[in-house]
Amino acid sequence: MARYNPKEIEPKWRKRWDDAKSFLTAADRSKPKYYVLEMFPYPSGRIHLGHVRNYSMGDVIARFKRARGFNVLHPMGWDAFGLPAENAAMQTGAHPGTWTYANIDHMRSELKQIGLAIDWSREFATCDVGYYRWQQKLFLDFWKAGLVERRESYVNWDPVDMTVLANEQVIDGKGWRSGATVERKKLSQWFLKITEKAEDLLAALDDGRLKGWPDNVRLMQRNWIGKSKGLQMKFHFVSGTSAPGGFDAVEIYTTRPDTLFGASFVAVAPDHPLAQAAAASDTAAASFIAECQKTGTSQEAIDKAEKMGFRLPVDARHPFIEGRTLPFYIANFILMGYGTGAVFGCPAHDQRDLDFVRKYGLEVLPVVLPPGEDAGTFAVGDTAYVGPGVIYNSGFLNGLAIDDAIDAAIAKIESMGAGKASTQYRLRDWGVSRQRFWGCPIPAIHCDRCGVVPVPEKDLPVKLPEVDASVFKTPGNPLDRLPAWRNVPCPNCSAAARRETDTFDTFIDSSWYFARFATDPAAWENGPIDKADADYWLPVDQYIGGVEHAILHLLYARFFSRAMNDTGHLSIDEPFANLFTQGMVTHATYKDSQGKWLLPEDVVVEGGKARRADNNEAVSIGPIEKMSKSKKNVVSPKEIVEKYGADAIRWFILSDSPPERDVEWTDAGAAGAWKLVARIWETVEPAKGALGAHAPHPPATADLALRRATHQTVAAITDDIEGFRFNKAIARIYEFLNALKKAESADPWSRIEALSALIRLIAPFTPHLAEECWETLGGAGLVCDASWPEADAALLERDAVLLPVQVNGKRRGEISVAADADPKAIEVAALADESVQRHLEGLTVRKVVVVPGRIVNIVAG
RNA sequence: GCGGAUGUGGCGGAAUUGGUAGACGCACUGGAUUUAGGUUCCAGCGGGGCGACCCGUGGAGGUUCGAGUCCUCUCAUCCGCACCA
Repeated sequence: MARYNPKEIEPKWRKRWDDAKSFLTAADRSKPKYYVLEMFPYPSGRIHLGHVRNYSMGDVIARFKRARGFNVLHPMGWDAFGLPAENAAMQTGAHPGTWTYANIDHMRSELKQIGLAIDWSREFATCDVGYYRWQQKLFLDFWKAGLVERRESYVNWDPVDMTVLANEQVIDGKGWRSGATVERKKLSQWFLKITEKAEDLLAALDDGRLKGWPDNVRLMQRNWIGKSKGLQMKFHFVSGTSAPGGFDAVEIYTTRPDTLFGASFVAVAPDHPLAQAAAASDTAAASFIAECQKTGTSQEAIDKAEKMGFRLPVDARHPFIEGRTLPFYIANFILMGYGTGAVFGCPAHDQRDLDFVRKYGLEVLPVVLPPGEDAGTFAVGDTAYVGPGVIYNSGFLNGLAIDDAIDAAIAKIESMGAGKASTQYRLRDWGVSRQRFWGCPIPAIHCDRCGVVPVPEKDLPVKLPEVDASVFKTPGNPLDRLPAWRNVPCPNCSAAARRETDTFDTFIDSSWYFARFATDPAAWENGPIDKADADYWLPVDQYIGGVEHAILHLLYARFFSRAMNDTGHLSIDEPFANLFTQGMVTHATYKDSQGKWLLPEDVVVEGGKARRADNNEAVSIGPIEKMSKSKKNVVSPKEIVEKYGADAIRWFILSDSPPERDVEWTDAGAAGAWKLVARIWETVEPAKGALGAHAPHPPATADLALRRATHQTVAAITDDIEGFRFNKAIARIYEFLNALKKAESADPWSRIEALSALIRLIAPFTPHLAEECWETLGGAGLVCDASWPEADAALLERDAVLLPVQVNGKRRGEISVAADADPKAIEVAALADESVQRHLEGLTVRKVVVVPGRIVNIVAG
């Protein structure tokens, strides 16, 4: 028998698929459609195993759905704008575009080696002018529809490099290149008004529109949107004290008006107009605010910063308690972007307020009494009490539960005319301006006379200029320094004007690519999306990607769909009907005696010990972590394909862990997958040509046990693939192979039926092997065009079952009964079992629980 | 800080969703075959005990005839946080 050689066989089948145009999307709209999409990759340079896992899963689904008679769309493209290309330009002097397209070419060839059933005719990169020109058009349409706004917002500013930094470029509050302390700086920027869609984005999470999404992702989105009902109200300042800027009151927002009687202070954000007014006349206040600006712009940095406040010489009047006054602060943990940028602090029931108050020595008055606590002795230490309870120390609110007290407090404030109920969202508008070169230019022009003017549609696209790579040596955005590109006449008045030099956040690029894929490439010149095509293909039936995108990318894409619907480009609101979030690929880490990270390929592991491959020096094995360049625990898919073949890598990456969980890559596992490939080949090969002469109906001598195994396997694997349980589907293939081995003496008809099913069952996982087996067995055409095997329901039923029998919950025996035996008969059989009787000696049977088809439990004492 | 997840043999995991814990694979042990093998095949493989049996799903309680699965508390690890993609 010829040894199975993937090096020759795999490229042969990939060429056959290409020649037969097997995976071009069919124009045939009579079949039900199925759109399967994996999150497209960033062209970083090489395919990694995370990609292989992601695209293998999508490919299993795509091939499975094809076999089940669907018209499948399974495209691929490149999320190609972004910071790494500019970093590469700075380091190597190559133009970001040169670097990006070279990476794409390399990665495309690597991806093709995996044998994916992808329609490559629809491939594009987001940095193609042919793509981003239509993104500019979409933006102009959104602008017309009132979904675009310009306003001021903060960026991370490196004062030495004089450049804006991404959060990723801020390390421990310092710029990654200069090492200078990063500051917050206000810039005028472009925003998309995602908050206008907050209510619908939230509602769709629960009204069944996203029932195909995992619960945890829906929950994360719900928390991110963060709808809260509360009270917006004014705290008036004590007359006689002079508030900065002549303010006589400050408007605060709270979700806990039930704790108003426990208020200890009132505070505003450093960017609040009142704080700004104070800074204008008070240098100490100004320097405090400047100090606050040194915190980074990330949420984590702001939350973790030490609570600090600046006392202004003003007091606020308590709304309910005559004569009580509250000190007034500027505080660094109040966010201008949420609510009104001002709060009252109730330290007993809010941890941030408590931390603040402990620092400045203010009063802590509990007003919510936890169940079981005594009003006279309950006190709050270093942990605020945020649980349920009864309101006390609170005048007219005393005795109410929290929810009732919230309603009562709001009603009272409203009747006093001091405020009103108000709903707030944590979600902020989407800032889309980036001060970078390698992104989609924002189609706007700044004119001194006309203000900000949209680029007329006839002048699209606004192309990125051709530049010499040397411009990237200077920090900052090169677009600012290219007068020939930047200086243009105003489209309105023809006066000298300037192009917008900010480019779009790359999240915009990935917010509509799924709709572009749905458009036939023949229509790509006509507009961003062909409506008829989109109406047929969208929504995406199955979207697959990493859970790290659970919030931002998915939320932005959901917003974009709504905006495209508003502007007539799409008919849908929700782009992704079903979502699957896959786990990461991990690997052990290795360090040499000097503490340097080592690549797995440079390490030999034997008997749990590791040594260097070159000089046998001992190597320490570190924890298993997500594959990353910094820890060098990366394995190149290319080398594994060369060693074991694409089918083996696909098989192993899907076999070892549930798809939503992390999977650890091990060479032993890959080698095991390779053995499986060879084993299937050796199982099928002896039956060469047999399928051609296979009779349509089973003979009288057919082996019932083997036929049952075949049909049960078909039913189970079909179910497992539908439910994304690829690891279980693969385990069942192994079980089936074991059953086939045991049934070596079964009649030829039943064996050929089994082999024919086996080949079609493995085809989504190991497509090259399946084709080779299919051809050898004498199957008609390509197996990628063959239909999925059907399970015969009559062969799925069992006639007798083994039932475990428990005495007092412990397994003591086993009985064999007919599958349809009645509970009485089962009870009699169970009590008659010899081992059961031994354990019942000296006991009285009190109760017998019979679960038909499951178990019998005898309760005795 | 806020939000989300995960803990079962030496390892990855399975358990018909409250019903025989450890399917299947990897690793390991013993045996057989082979010119050699990092080949293939057979057997074994949670811990303890000669054995009948006993213990066992991160930890502590609870509900139930019955708990890996449900409830309460707790510990550990991982991921995301709006300018990384």
